[in-house]
Amino acid sequence: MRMTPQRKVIIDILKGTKSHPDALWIYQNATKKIPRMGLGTVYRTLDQLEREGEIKRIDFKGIAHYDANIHIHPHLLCSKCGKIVDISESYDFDVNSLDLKGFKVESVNLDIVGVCPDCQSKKEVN
Amino acid sequence: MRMTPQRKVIIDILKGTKSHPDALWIYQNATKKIPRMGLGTVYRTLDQLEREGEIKRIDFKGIAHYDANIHIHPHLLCSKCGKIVDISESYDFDVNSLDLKGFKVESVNLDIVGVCPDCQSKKEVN
DNA sequence: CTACGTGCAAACTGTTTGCCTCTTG
DNA sequence: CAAGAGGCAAACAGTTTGCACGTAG
Repeated sequence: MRMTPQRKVIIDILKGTKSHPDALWIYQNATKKIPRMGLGTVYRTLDQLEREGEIKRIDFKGIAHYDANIHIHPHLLCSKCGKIVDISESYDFDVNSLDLKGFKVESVNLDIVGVCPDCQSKKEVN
Repeated sequence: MRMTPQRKVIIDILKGTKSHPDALWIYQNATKKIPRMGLGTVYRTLDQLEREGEIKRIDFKGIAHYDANIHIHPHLLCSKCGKIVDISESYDFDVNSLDLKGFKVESVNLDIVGVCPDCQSKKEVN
């Protein structure tokens, strides 16, 4: 696939953030650089990047989030606000010690779901 | 919440399968027992059960799947067909050895994404 | 000229919601 | 008769897609 300005902007945005943005957020930021860019382009590009293994997709609460950091690391997911935070330490877990039932492994995700500090303080809200 | 027939059927279906069904599949099976049951009821009930901690929700490829087995175990997810398979062995991973950044942990998911044997054989399809 | 990426808007799919009815205590 | 659970259909949100256009090789 060609490296178009749109594609470059999307990659730059993803590499430049530690939040794990969804398509809408990426779109809103991308249009600051390329105002006429379409949301469909964002989805198409993210899809391609994921299939090429350039980025990782994280499904949470029905929304797809994307992470340019494909090196294995756990995520903290807030069940209240949907926020996703990295745990930078990698973990060594030998997947091959498990019975993989013939699956050809592509990636391993360790997701820790809980309530983030922010949502813990604003109790009873939400 | 009251134990209504609808709720019972949904719980029974979930406890009686090892597939990790989505709402539609549950709905289709539930209506075999209660023909006039509505899809909204399925969603509402699954939502409540999840919030009560009775079942676990697995988001994959934009679809919510549910698992009545809430005891910690890894999942194999097929990136081609979306199938979810249990790995029955539990894993002991001490989450507290990680920097949890103030999150109050609710659950830990180890998801192994890959290609299942079925999809490996029918290559180039999909 | 050809191939392909894009903008745009319409279509789709999974999920949620409002409202009224029915049931239960 | 009050409170809550369900049926139904409309509404929603996120995502995908078809098509016409533009641009690079």
